[in-house]
Amino acid sequence: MLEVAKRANVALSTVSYALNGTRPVSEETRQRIWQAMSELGYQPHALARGLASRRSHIIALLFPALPRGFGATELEFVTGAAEAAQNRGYHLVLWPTEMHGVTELQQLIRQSLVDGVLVMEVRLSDERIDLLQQIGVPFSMIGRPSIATDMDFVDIDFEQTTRDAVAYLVGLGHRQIAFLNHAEEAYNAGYGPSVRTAASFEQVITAAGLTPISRFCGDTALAGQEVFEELIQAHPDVTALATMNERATVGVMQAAAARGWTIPDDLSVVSLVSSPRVAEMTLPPLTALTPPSADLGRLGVEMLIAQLEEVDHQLVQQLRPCRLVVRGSTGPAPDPASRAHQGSAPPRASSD
Amino acid sequence: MLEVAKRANVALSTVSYALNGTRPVSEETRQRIWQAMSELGYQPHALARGLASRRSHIIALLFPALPRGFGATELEFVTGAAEAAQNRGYHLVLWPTEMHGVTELQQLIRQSLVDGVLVMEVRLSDERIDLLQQIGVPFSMIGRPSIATDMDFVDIDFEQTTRDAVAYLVGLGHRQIAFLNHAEEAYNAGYGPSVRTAASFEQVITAAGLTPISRFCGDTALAGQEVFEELIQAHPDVTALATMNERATVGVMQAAAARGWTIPDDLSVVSLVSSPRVAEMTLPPLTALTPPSADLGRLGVEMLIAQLEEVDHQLVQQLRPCRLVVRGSTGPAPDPASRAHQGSAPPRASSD
DNA sequence: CTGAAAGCGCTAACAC
DNA sequence: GTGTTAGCGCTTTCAG
Repeated sequence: MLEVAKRANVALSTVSYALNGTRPVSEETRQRIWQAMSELGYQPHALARGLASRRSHIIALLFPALPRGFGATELEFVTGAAEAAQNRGYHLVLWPTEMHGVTELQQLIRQSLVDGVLVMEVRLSDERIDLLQQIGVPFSMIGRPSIATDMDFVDIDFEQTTRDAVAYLVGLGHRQIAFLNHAEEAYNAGYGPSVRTAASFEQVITAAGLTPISRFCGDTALAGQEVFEELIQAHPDVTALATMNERATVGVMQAAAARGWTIPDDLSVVSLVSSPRVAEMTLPPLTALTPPSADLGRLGVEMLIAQLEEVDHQLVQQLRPCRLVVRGSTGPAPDPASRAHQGSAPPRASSD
Repeated sequence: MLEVAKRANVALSTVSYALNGTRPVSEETRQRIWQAMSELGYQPHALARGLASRRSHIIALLFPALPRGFGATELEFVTGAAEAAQNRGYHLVLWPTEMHGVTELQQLIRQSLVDGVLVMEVRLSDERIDLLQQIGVPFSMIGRPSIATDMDFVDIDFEQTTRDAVAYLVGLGHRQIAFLNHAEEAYNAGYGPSVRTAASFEQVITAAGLTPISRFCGDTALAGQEVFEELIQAHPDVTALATMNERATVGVMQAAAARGWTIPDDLSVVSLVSSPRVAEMTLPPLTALTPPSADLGRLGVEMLIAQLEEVDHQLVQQLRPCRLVVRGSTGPAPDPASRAHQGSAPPRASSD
């Protein structure tokens, strides 16, 4: 840095000021400094800068090791966040932590490596959030706890998403619509998407004058098959399914095929909060409500940086809708009575 | 840190030595220091430590924004790497860079934030690798360029994987086996998996006394349909397909169904380098060669850290095999003559 | 607007 | 084994 200063005929401190705009520097001087910098291939030393300024320009992305594992949606949060950080001149570190490993998180924070934390997969009641608040580390969230006053977050608008899905199915003439959730454990653990969607479904369906039918289901094809069979036995007149469980959805499709049912002729399926990547893998491809995942990641980072940099930062709380993408898994409601029964009718070719 | 030293009745430096084991410290002293540290909730300041020691304990994961986008496999590299780094006391930063944005990479490196770099999605000829070598930054790779002498890497053993897939299909009686690659652009860009698998396929099939049939195909279902139709017209006796293109594979399955073919009765499909997550989404689920993705990520990080920490580090070059997981998409070779022709036969229910 | 100098919190000589 | 101290490369007062 001294070299740069010499070459530009200015004081060391002037280079510093020019670099981080802490104090006005004449345009001409700035030019000379810039020039000297690029001639020398100079880049400020990130650690030294961070140590002296007490701002590392590093933020952490906190993601728990999920029992369900990560899907395409979560991946896009990460890439979106990484790109946003990059664009804003920040580095993004990945902190994979146990959901309940709060001491671990505390230790990481105490290292003062990061200026702030972006939390993913937030539970309705989340120890990590409590800790962050208590320590006073700047943070923002993708998702939100049940009480989120005075916290920055972006989240999917599950209510709107559910409403859109149901409205779409009702528009196709469906009246008996069932909801297939994640496993009950996830729900009980306060997994936001699961809880919020379930509640919205109940409410939206009731408001439409229909009867809500819901099932929990493990995140496997096998569980999907079993739950679907049980569901159809209990409610034979169901003609449409809204699912929030992609892996189980595959099982549903298998079970439907095994009964000789064709999707979408005999059963419509709409997948909530599904990325195209997944929705396009099935046969027929799934009509889905696609979350703006990369946007959420990007927004999460931008909220956090705003909080770090803006003097008086306003609270940012955003709910983003999913986009309905109609593919081959939905169609007009069939007459349930005319529908083939298990093994009794030959399957028809998919109309996809 | 001074506080810790006082509380443990030792000198400041002793605490430092105890902390990073640079010099022997008596067991008893170490205990006292540890105690004082936890009583005070002390954690060494990462930036200061890095500045003084010239080792940040931060490594970067370099991943390009892919045209194909990221899949489950790539995601697992990332989580595997993040966990490994965490376990070894390192932080992992994400550097999403343009494939050819070498200056960008250079600037990032000049910041001296990271001790080393882990490169993903390495091309056969890769500017990033050239740069890293030239600058002299420690690095390791998941994947490898065509010339990789004296560079650390882990990669999938594509040759073995192809051999296993072909051997499995031949064992089922298939003799006309086609290979469905990624798009020709990816191949021409030197995308390792695409090039290596294609070469291996040719070689393995020829060695088995069979005739290689290969097709490039865009990464979409539609492209899959089209290429499959063309393929079957040109080679009506093909009974098995080895695919390296999951999205196109879905198109193949659609096209097969549209012709009235059943998988696996009329056509076997084996998906190369596919994660279970994806393979289980289709109907029937795909028999696949599953890469040890998380292991690769982990290994990549461990190789890099070994390089950073070991005094005389030995070159590590590992090829890891994929694991064959048989699912519903493969079966004994049919008699092609008996196979239904387009639209002429009723579909049978999947035997899955 | 500029220049000198005191740290940021730690590591790693060096002398004991 | 322990204690003293000079930096690591930058930011940011402070006096000009």
